[in-house]
Amino acid sequence: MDHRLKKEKQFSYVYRRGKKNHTDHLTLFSVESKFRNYRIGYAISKKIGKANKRNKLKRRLREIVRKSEWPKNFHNYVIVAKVGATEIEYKDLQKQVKNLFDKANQK
RNA sequence: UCAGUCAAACUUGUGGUCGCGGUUUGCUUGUAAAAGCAAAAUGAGGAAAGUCCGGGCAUCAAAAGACGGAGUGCCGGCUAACGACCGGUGGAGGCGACUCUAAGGAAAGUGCAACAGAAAUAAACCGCCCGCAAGGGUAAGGAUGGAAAGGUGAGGCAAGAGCUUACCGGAAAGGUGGAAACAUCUUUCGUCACUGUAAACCCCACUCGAUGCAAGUUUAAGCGAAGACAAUGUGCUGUCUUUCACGUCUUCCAAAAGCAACGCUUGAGCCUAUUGGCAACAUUAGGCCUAGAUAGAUGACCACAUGACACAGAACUCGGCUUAUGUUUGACUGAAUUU
RNA sequence: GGAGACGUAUCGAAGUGGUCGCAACGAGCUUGACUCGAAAUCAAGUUGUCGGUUUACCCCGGCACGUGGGUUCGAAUCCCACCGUCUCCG
Repeated sequence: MDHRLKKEKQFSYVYRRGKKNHTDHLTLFSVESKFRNYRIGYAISKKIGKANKRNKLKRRLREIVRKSEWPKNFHNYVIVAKVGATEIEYKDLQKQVKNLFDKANQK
């Protein structure tokens, strides 16, 4: 099952309709999906860093989501990185992601 | 020991747990295309970057020439090619190791040289000298400037001046060395005036068709419709000509927008040795196959090695350049101290 | 991935070798006039920073046209290398 969000149309739909949640270094957009599946896209702009740093951040986020044990609703998500997200520790990042999903799933 | 110059190498490794990309093999499902599971080996760089040069490759039907435009610019070599590289020459810098150098032509022509200064490529303001004066001689000294008709000393003169002479510089001719750039020597020239700028136009020599893998090909399906110009037409996209080829272009509709494939990785490839060459590089022999993604594959955790900590991520591909950056090693130079 | 363009006061923008950019011109800002008050209009002024001088202002000088080199007597302008911003493509 493919959990990736790929098309630019899908991203802009989530930005437009999604609910926002923030932490210090991340923003999560979430919106209900019509499929019985969840999909996540990662948006990391050029402001964040050079290509290798952006790549690494994306991998870490993907790893965190893969290993996570909290329940995921059938939503479409977009995780947007803020400036400074490449500098923080893996465990710190993990906490922030968990926090975001907890908030999003409560509502 | 301190300060410095040049060159070279490496860019974690091994084992374990979970996870990702393509490849191969096996099994399962499926009419097929393909999908799923398992195993194995394998999976970013020295700069992958900037895109500053040069090739391969692809398309423009094929080919040749002229003009325009762009680039290069001491000499020779190397190369697929280059503005790169190697060796040498001249010049500049450094005590030195060594480094830097867009380094053809200003006597083919044109342009420009503000301000200052008497005068800017042309000479006479102040001055000096002759002369009663008119006028004439002169360019030593003055001031300006980036630049003022070789420089310094001596002689000479009415005062001066290559006017004469010594040295330095310059030009021409010839000899010698060198493959050449050039070096060096000899002789002659004082009629030895002709500044700078070509990273101003330009001249000379050499090179270059244009567009870039988002090139382009296939799946692919329409002898669709309308219009324009039609052999005086169209054709490699700066312009033109010749050969040559052929109908060409625009709009609309249908289909398609890649969550399809090919291009896409075996290549001027890498490693080791040999031979030629001062070297760049080339020859020969043997061995090796080493990423091909498409929202874009390498991450997380643990152990050991003192311990993994800089810059940084392939996107058709190769040769350079430039910029960013960690560690280590070698050779050499200068200074100080000790033996 | 590839191909291009542009960086000059607070902002837009001219200048494309020569008396320091009196930084043109426009907008903005400040002050004054007009008005009961404001807007509009009219007039005047207005780059930054460092140093000197000064209680302070005035005044004087240096550096700045994205940054750093080079060519030239002289560079915002010509050449080279970097930095930043923006646009285009099947």
